[in-house]
Amino acid sequence: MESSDPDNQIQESQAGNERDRLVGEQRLMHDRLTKIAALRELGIDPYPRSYRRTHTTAEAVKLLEAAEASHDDPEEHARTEPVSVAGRIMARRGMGKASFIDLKDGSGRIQLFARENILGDKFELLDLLDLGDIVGASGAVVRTRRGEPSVEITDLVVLTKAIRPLPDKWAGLQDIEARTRQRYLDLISNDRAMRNALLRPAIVASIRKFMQGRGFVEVETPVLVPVAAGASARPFTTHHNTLNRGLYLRIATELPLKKLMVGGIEKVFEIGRLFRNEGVDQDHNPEFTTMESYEAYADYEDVMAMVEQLVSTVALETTGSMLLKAPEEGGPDIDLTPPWPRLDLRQEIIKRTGIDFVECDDVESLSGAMRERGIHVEPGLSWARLLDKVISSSVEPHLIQPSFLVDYPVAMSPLAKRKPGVDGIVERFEAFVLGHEMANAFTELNDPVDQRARFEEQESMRKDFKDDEADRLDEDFLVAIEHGMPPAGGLGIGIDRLAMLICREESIREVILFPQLRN
RNA sequence: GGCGCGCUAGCUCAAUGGUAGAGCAAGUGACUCUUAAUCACUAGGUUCGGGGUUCGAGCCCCCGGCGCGUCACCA
Repeated sequence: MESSDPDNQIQESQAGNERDRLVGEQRLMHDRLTKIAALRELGIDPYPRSYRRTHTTAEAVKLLEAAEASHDDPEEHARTEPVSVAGRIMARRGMGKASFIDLKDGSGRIQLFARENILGDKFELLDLLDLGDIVGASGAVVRTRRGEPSVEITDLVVLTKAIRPLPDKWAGLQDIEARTRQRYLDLISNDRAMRNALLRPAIVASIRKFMQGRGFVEVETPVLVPVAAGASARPFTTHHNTLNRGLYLRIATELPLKKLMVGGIEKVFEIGRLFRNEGVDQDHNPEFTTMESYEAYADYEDVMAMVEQLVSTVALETTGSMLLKAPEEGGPDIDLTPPWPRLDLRQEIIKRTGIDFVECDDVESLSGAMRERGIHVEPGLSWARLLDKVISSSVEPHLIQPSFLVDYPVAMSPLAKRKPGVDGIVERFEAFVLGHEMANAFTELNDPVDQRARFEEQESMRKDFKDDEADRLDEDFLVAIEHGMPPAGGLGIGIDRLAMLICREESIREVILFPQLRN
C-alpha cells in the first residue's frame, strides 16, 4: 500500500479526502469501488464470465456427512475430496490470520474457513471482499472444532463485487414497501420470502401435473380481447394502433375455453393471468392468476370432488402434508383432507343472518332485511350484488376449514345451468378456506337461448343499476354455443389465494413477487 | 375515494417541545476454530418535502408525497 512515489502519495491523500467528503451510502459505495480498482490493479477481474463449481453448498455438506459415515478412525477427522462452491458472502468473522465466511447459494449455506498458512498470498484478497459479494471457493470440506461443516479453502475467486450494501444481516429487510420494490433484497435476506417464492411455482407445477394426469389439455387463449366478458369486473382498456381499435385485457378465460369445448376438446384447462381494474388490498392484486378448467359430460358434483382432490394433493406434494400447520403468527391448523362439507347456501345464510333469499326476492325486501341486521346497504345496488354482500360479510368469514357453499341464485350466476326442479337456483358452488374464496365452479349453461337471455339481463343490470361490473354479452360466444356445447363442469380456482393458503400468508403481496403498490 | 397509523444513518430501531442516539454494516488497529465472534478507536443525519406556531420542532398545526391498516368492490 505505501508508496515512495510522492505523486502517488498525493493521489492517495486526495482519495482519502474524497472519501471524507462522502457521506452515508455514497461512502459505502466509494469504499467498494476503491476495492474494485485495487483488484484490477492486482490483475484480478472482479466480474469474470463464469465459474465451474463442483457442488452446491447443500451437496458439499452432504458429502462431508457421507465421508464421516464411512470414516472408521475416530481419532482422525473426516475430510472430503476438494470441492468448489460458489455463492454470496452473508457474514464474515475475522480472526487475524484466520477468517470465517458464511456463503449462501440457492441450496443453503456453508462456512468457508480461510487460514493464512493455507491460502498464502490469496489471504490478502479477503481485505478486498465485502458482505454481498459473490465468490467461488475450493478446498476440502471439514468440520471445525465447533462442529460447523466448512470448506477449508485453498483457493478463492471473486465472481461479482457488489457496490451496494446488504440489508441488516440479522433483522433483514422489514419495511414492506422496500421488500416489494426491491424483492431481490427480500429474497436474499428473508428466508420466508425465498420459501414463498419457490413454493408458489411448485404449487403451479403440481396443479399442472394433477390436471394433465387426469387427461386435461393445457391451452393458451388471448389476453387482449374485444369484449371483456365471462365475469363481473371492471376491465383495463388498451388500444391497438395498427388496427386502430380499442381492446380490453381479459377478466376471465371462461368464454374462449368454452368455445374449445364446442370444438371438441373435451378436457381443457388454462393457467393464466387475469386483469381486473379494481382495488388493491390484502387479498386483491389487479393482475392475478387463475386455473380454469372445463370437462365435458361432467357436472358440478364431479368438479367438487376434483377440487378437494386437487387442493389436498397439491398441498401434500408441495408441503408433505394435507394438514397445514398454523404459522408462527397464530391462527388455526387447516385440514385439507377430503371430503369437505357441502353447505347449502340458502340454509347457511338463514343460519347466519335469518335472511331467506327465497322470501326476500326483490331489492326492497332484501335491503330492508339487511338494514334490520345492521348490514350496510349501498343504495342503487342490484339484488344479486346485495345478496353477494350478505354472503361475503356474514357467511364467508365463518368458513375457516375447507368447505363448499352450494346452489346459488340464478341472478348471481349468468353462466351456470339451472338446477332441475328448484326454481331460481343454479348448480354452482364456491370453495372457501380461512374465510377466503378459493374456487368458483358450476355445471355450465349450454342452452344457447337461455344463455342469451341471461346476458341480456346482465346488460340491462348494467343500465338499470349503472353496474359497470355486470357481465357483458359476447356475440361470438353465443354463436359458438348455438352450434352445441356438450354438458360440462367448469372450474375457476385462484392460484394466488391457493398460494396464500399453502404458504400460510395473510397478504397476497407475500405470494406475488412484484405486487402492485398503491398509487 | 373517506378515516386511522407510519416515514429518523446503507439496514434494524431509540429519542417529555430543550445538545438527534444505539446495534448491525463501513473505516483503522489487535486477534489462526469463529458462527449475531470479541476488544479499542473513527466516521456516518436536509429526521419524506414545503409552509406555520414557538425563544426553541424529529415531536404541535396546515398542505403535499409515499406506504400500511380499515371501510366499500372484485378472486
